[in-house]
Amino acid sequence: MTRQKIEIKKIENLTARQVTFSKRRRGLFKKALELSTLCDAEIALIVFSTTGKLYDYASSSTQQVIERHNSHSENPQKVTQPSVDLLENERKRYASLRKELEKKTKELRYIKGEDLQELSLEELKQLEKLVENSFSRVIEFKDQKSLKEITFLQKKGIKLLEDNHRLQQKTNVAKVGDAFEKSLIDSTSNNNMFNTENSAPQPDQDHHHHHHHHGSSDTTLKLGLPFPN
Amino acid sequence: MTRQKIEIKKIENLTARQVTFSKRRRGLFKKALELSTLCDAEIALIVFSTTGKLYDYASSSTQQVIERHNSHSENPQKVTQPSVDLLENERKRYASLRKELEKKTKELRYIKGEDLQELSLEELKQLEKLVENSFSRVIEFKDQKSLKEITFLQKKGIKLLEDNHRLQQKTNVAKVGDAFEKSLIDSTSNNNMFNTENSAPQPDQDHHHHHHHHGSSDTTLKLGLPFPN
DNA sequence: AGCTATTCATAAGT
DNA sequence: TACTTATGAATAGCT
Repeated sequence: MTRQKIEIKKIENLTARQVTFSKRRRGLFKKALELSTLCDAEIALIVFSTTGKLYDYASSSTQQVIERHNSHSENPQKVTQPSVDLLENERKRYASLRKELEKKTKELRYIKGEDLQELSLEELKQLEKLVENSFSRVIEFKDQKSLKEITFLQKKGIKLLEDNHRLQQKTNVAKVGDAFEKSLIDSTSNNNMFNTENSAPQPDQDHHHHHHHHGSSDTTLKLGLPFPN
Repeated sequence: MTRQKIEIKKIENLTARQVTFSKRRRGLFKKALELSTLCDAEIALIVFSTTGKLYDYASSSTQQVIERHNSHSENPQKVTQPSVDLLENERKRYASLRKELEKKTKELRYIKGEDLQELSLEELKQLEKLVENSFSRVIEFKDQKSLKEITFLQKKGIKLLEDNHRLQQKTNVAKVGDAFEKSLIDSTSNNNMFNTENSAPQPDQDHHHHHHHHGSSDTTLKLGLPFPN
């Protein structure tokens, strides 16, 4: 049942969020009532759900508490009035955007293998295909890129080698050059001595030797730069 | 210590009341914060102590929530005009949401194996791990679910078989019963003749039936769309 | 909507 | 006012 203390951050699962909202809202209002009763305090509590529904409580009247609040903190009632329509419009734009965002968030969760209990078997199969497809694309692309970079480094190595040769002949410093040449020929790939800037990623030596067991907790959830959470 | 559940009525002892006020006020504000965070709700909480001191909390700004409250509950006489600040605020919220949406969209594209040329080799490797992990999770979950449904159908089949036996003995109609039993034994899975109620999940082989799920209703309905690939 | 195992809040005491 | 602790209350995860 209550197996774990939950982290206080937005609940992504819609139904879970609605359930929690309902439960905790009741709890909160109860606590507010108790405080005002026990300690004779004047309290107003206003809650809007994500769906825009209003819940409020006030020990006296909400309006009264609000007025008291306004006069307490000097609050010059703004008389400037951008039309209500304008504001409404802004809110609608916001709402629709949020809907879109929630859809994407949900999709992202599914595709990362979360909230799967919400899906039917048929949907799971679709999802499997999708993810499998992604997986092969990523692997293929990565391998291509690996190859490209290796080739690039090799060419660069050869060029440096030639330059070095020319330099040797000019300056007539043969010994050092020979040593350098030898090291390049012996190992072309795991030698990063020409990788002066670390802007060039390392070639991948062991393509498929780092497979994970599934269920391993979410080290994978946080991708570094490209996906800043 | 907490030996008795206290009665909810005004605490007459002044110091006890003050102590309780202090403790419970903190608790109440904490709960309000948690609710707004967990459930993405907009909350304003205003508390005046008996001594007249003001404490307030609001997930956005108190004024904003109050204005929203005023416009929600028809209160035309007292309607505070939507302030310029409010509109400004709304626009900022929109902008930040949009930013978030763009980020998620990008992440989704990467994870689906699109726009990969934008990523470095290192990032591609991270992505590969992530997707691989997702893949295993989806597969594992799907297989679990498959197994569950199969087991469920088998049990149901057995139960019906037993019922049928009893029925046979009562009605003494042996021939039809035998035939039925035989068909059940021969094929337990692709036979849906005992699926009298459509409350039973279908086995895998049945590709084009419409499924049903327990908790979440409509997220799954449009799943075809989010994974259009 | 219920039901518990847990976590959390807090009354009373120091 | 702050800390402690035993106890009651709230609630997360399941059905």
